[in-house]
Amino acid sequence: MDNGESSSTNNSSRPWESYNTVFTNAKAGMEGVDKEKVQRIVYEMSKGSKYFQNEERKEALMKQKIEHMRDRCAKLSSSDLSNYQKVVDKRILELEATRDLSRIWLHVDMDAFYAAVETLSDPSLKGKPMAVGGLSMISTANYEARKFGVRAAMPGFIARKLCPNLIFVPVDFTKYTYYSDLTRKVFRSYDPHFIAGSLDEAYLDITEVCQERGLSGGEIAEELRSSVYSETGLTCSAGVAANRLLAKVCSDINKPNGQFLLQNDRSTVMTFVSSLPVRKIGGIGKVTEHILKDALGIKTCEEMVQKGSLLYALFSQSSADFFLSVGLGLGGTNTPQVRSRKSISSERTFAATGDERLLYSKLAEIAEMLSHDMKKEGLTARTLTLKLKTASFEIRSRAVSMQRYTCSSDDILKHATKLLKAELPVSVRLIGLRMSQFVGEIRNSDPSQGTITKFIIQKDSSRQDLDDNNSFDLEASKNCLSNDVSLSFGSHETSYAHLKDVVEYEEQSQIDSEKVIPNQECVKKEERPQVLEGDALLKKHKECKLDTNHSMNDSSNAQNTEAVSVYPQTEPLYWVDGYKCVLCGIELPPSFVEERQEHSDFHLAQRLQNEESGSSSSTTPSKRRILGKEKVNSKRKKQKPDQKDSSKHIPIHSFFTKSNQNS
DNA sequence: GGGAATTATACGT
DNA sequence: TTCCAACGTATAATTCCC
Repeated sequence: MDNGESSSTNNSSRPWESYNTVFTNAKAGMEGVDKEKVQRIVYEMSKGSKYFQNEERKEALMKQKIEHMRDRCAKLSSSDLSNYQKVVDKRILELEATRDLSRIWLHVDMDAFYAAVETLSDPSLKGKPMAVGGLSMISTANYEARKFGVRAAMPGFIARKLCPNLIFVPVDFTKYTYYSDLTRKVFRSYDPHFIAGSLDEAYLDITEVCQERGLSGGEIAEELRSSVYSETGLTCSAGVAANRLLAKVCSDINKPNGQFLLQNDRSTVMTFVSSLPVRKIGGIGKVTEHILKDALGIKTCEEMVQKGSLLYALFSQSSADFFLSVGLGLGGTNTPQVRSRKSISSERTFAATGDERLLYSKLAEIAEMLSHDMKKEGLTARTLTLKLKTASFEIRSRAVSMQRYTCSSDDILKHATKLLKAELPVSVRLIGLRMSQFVGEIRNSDPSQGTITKFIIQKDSSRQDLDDNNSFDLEASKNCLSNDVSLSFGSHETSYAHLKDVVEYEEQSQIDSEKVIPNQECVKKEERPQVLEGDALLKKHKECKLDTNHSMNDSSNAQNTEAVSVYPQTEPLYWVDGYKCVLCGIELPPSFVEERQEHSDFHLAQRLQNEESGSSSSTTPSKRRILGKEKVNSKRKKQKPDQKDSSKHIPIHSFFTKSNQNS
């Protein structure tokens, strides 16, 4: 990978300079770190690894995106720009009208939370460089360790290289949850409706406390921090500002054990924002930062307003809206309603393997874990997504929507197995399963597609009684900005007792989307979440068969297909205890006749193949693999292979979408 | 043309 | 010696069906 102009000098003699690792970002506690040394060591440790190669691939894609955006930028005529400028001017007025400087928000962020908790329970760790996590990944590092360049999300083996005396402490969430609860008790006394961002951070609307007690935001912050300390023995940092977005930025300024207050005054806010690097904003990460800087020359928030016309010309409306509002120092000021969760997932990393038996048994484990979690939360869902991280770190996801809502591990595994089967042979290091589209969930129509004139930020809606629900982990970034008025449709309201009936019913009924089921009268059509029918089903069925054969028999000839179909339709002797495959351990209840048949066919074909040619299936990539990166999509993209305008819209964690739908 | 489904990607803790 | 997590949310592009 070369790095264009960002480090055009000396690329060959100092290659690490172009290795843009996230570990060298300016973060709290990283001042005084020999960044070049860190960068060099991280580079040396990573160089040539599969992980590194994947990073290079991703970086190349990003460059391409930036180039494309530059091209588009160059093609904009001055009349285009002046038109977009009109849009910007209008939007600035609209946004400005929503500015609310009447609230005082406080963002609390615990200092090196996990590490601090561990030190609390083992004081001998005090003063020594320590990291919570293992050799593969670190969750948090204490400030002593950060001096060496060690930080969260860094693999442990690199951290140890940077800091040979680093002490590793395994993660213990029970402990962190306990201390998190203690902090939340304190938070609640200042704002009963506080928003928990994660275990270690929260947003509090302290407007009322300030008024009632005649104290300034800064004074309340001092008091809260010392209260947190006396209750837990842990230090935290705080930011006080007119909205959540700014408060979050502020809490980072005097970390650790410090605070920063930004006056609720428009010109103060504008001055603050004017020199603020865009990367400081929650929701703007490495990629967005690069795109903004290298394609548009935007480094500070102020420049987002100055170059607003470019943003509206090149980005989606929701992204441009977000950028512009950031440039104006706007952010969420109301307390959004609690959002119900959208998905639930489980994933595990392991030593990369192509061994199908192993993969299927991993899959079964994960399906079981996921099902367990869903039952614990009383959730049923109908869309299953399989996630694979291949040995080369490429992430793939494959999804199916079932006909019915379920949380049973059998259902999950059954569909997951099919999804996985279609990907074989493949060597993977991670398998994940996610269930989404919960029962009772209202699907979002995309509010960002609305016209520009629709865009008016909702003034604060009356605050809801959130009770303890606010401990539901809302993603921090969303809390920064959105004046969220989205409907909360409590999937949690459904009790498990009620769901159990549904599940049991489902277990007996046909949920297999590949099956042509003549008898669906039991459910009225409009009550059924979209079902594949007729030709679509057949087609899908065929496709799957095709894929199956492919993955099994790539290296051999067509007669394998014969072998599969010739196999007798009776159950072979593969099932132990009536449900467990003796060969791979996969669990399929007797009622899953067709799945069992397929599964048996699979093993048979495998055996035939092995007898014929030794074990070669995993060495011969399937059709999909051969086609390379674009191939997977080729099914969809085949019509317009050159329509690669994907760089037009970069995803921004929109803080707006929900807030602007009604105006 | 709209909505749903599928896939990929970004971001945060 | 070791060789980069787990989980959740969101946006967007594309394709397909109605």
